[in-house]
Amino acid sequence: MLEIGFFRENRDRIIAGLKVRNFKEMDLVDEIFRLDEIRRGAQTELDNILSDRNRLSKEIGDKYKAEQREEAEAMKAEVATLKEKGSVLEEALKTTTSDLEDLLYKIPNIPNESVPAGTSEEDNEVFRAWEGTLPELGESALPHWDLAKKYEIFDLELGVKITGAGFPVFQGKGARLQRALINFFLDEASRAGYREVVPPLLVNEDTARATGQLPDKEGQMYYVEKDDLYLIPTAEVPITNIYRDTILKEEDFPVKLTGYTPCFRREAGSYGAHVRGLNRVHQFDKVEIVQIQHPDKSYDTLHEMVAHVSSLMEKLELPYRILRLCGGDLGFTSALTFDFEVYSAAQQRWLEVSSVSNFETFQTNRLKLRFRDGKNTRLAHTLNGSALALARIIAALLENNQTPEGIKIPKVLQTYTGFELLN
RNA sequence: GGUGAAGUGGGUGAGUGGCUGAAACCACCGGUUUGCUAAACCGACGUACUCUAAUCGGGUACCGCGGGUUCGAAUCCCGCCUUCACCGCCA
Repeated sequence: MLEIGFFRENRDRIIAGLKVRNFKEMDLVDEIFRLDEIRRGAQTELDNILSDRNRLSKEIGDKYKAEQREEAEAMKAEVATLKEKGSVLEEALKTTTSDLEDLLYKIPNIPNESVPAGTSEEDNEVFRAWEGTLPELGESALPHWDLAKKYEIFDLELGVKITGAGFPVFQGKGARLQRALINFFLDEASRAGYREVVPPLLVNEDTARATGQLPDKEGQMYYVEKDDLYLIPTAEVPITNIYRDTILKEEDFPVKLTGYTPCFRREAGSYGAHVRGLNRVHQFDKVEIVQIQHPDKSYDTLHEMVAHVSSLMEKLELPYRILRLCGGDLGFTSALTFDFEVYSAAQQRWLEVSSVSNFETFQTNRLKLRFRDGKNTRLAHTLNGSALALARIIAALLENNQTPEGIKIPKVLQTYTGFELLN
């Protein structure tokens, strides 16, 4: 959620930014200005009434002490009138405030200047292309779902039996590969200075709201009605919320956190050939990196995080490219996002495996995550990125590294897997 | 799940109807003293909204959360949440 103060001072920038996003409901912006004005008027008026009431109450106390009962009684009537007026105003103020907030919730983050305009993923900019040649496997190459059957790596039908579609069961060396990747990613993050956390996998409504999953991504999350809790779609949610309602000191920056969690996504309505195998599943594992940073440094940090994810791809010896998302494809809460795509050689497709974003103050406004800047408090910036998401990385590893003898395991993973060939 | 106790500022903790946005102590910050450190002393020390040209100054709200009583609530009443202790169940 953008700050209302930001609206007051940056009207033109907001309108320009929303155009880059191809945002349709521009009239909401004017409505926000209108309600803001009404709200402030009501606030001032109410404060004045309350001030009068407080003053009178004090005087009534004094009158009683001075044994001037009658005068005190007369003043009580005055207070009663004020109270009546006050409660009407208070009601109006509450309504206006929540209407205003509802509107603010509907406005996405303003894109960074470097974000290209565009309406869909077609318009994303290739920020860094793959410089080598893409692997060509020839006719006999198998997509990862066939390789999975051949080597008993994971089983989707078994997942259907236990749960339903989109819940793969990893087995044997496949399970081991999964664990190897998680450990490798966590170790790399630790080496890069991230503090490891193991967060809860279910979160409450306040938490989901603060990082922006609610209200706009309601349908994306699994919801446990009995306890009013949501299964996390990403570790970003619980990890960033560790710092909800916090005031940091400048020397606390940067806060660097990492965590491994399973992620649960309903992915309602997305079925078809392009979601076969591990391309899109309801439960997958991911190591997330999160940073909380000073506003002046957050874009340097974003590039540092992009470099970290790049190094992971390189160590895994996977062909990848980096996209700068266009306005139309940018997530609701993000100001700038770089997507990482791995080339999956048998499918001959690019698969998204990481998304690295700067949210600027969009999350911290809801999180009330601030830092001390001289006498004032200011909102910090939050950033996060997948480092990395597992299911699709496994898909790419299987496809790209297939040989007649089995799947070659990248060198860097071998100490984690304990084997060099998955067969 | 049951029973009991408790939730006050960064921390400890006082405060049972007005003089309490909140004592005192500790921590933090600024200063005096000092060869340096320490000690001692002095001062400042919550957040949000709002008025204002203003990070000067004023107003309002906040003592777990939400309601209520009252001219007036941290203080009284009701509901909820959380924590702790004991019991039950359990990886």
